[in-house]
Amino acid sequence: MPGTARVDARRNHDLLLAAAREAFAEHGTDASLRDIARQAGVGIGTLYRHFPTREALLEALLRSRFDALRDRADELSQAPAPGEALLTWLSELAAGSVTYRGLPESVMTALRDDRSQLHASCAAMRAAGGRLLDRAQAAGEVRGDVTAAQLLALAAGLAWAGEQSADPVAMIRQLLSIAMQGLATR
Amino acid sequence: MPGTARVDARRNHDLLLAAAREAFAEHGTDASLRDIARQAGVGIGTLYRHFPTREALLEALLRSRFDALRDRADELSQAPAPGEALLTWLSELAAGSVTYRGLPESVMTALRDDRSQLHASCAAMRAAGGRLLDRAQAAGEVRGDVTAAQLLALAAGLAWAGEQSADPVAMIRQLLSIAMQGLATR
DNA sequence: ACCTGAACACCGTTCAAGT
DNA sequence: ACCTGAACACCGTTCAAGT
Repeated sequence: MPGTARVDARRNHDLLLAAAREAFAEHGTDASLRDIARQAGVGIGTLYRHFPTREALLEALLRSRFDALRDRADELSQAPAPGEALLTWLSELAAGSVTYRGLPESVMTALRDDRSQLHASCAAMRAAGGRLLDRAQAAGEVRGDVTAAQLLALAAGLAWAGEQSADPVAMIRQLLSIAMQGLATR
Repeated sequence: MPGTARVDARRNHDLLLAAAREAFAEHGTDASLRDIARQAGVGIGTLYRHFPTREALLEALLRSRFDALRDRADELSQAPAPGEALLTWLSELAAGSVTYRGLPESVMTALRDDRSQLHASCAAMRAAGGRLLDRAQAAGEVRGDVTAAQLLALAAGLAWAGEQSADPVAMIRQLLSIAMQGLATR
């Protein structure tokens, strides 16, 4: 809503987003909302007025990235090798999950709850991943008994395991390698 | 410490364990400690006197199960088919993770922090799993580039993904099937 | 229309006072 | 030796009062 509201409201909105980005990066997606309001120099009530839930805050920060991942999946559906395209997409999905600790859990929760402000963009992302999966299955490169929901759960699980590890990037890379071999048709 | 302390202390110890078991089962491993003390009919200070940390409480509830999983791994190292033995063990490991929501995270945290009261039994379990893994790798049935730490992270990640899902048992079964194929030598 | 912060109902954790 | 609960420093969330 740029330009539509009072200038002070718009300013607070932006200050809150900047503070939230920093807090989520430092403390994960369950960072203190009070802290975020404090960092933004704004009353706690103002935070709730702009962002009624934690998910609304996450949505504002992440919607563009999730949308980009959806577009990326659609773009990769044109790629020559469907199996490799799926691997590429999964890698990008898992890589993005490391920005905020707890993000895989937020995504899985949002997918389960269609009232979550994060639901729409996550579901659109899952659907796009599903089309990529369908194509790889149709080409006979990926096991036929895997659903889009399972694919997302798998990616989230590996990303979560990365979070728990000393070297998240290395762990995710290795687990992804195992998962991809597991998804392939024998 | 049965028989060693005052009878009232021993009684409180047992009441606390029973309350904790129920609370963890209902609300996950991050259930309210105050609630547990309340349910046990005991002051919050008494809970802290018997169990100085949440991990101490988990350890008391889970040590025997983790020890059993360690023994099970050693037993399975005698099985004829090393690859299948590993699959069996991983299944049992993952199945046990569903008792308390949050348990995979508690295990991964305990493995990372050697001051955790849960560390010893988890590390012993991981080591036993590692021996099972070594044998499967030596038999040429499992990829050589996988470590025991990665194996545990993988199992925990799949169990976590199960927790996030509508039907945890079905999800874990499917993800485990993918993971096992991914671990196999081509 | 928007902002503020006190208020409420919770936490985890410690520790002085009791038996 | 053990138990208790008030006390402290935090939460998330709501809402009456202000501008």
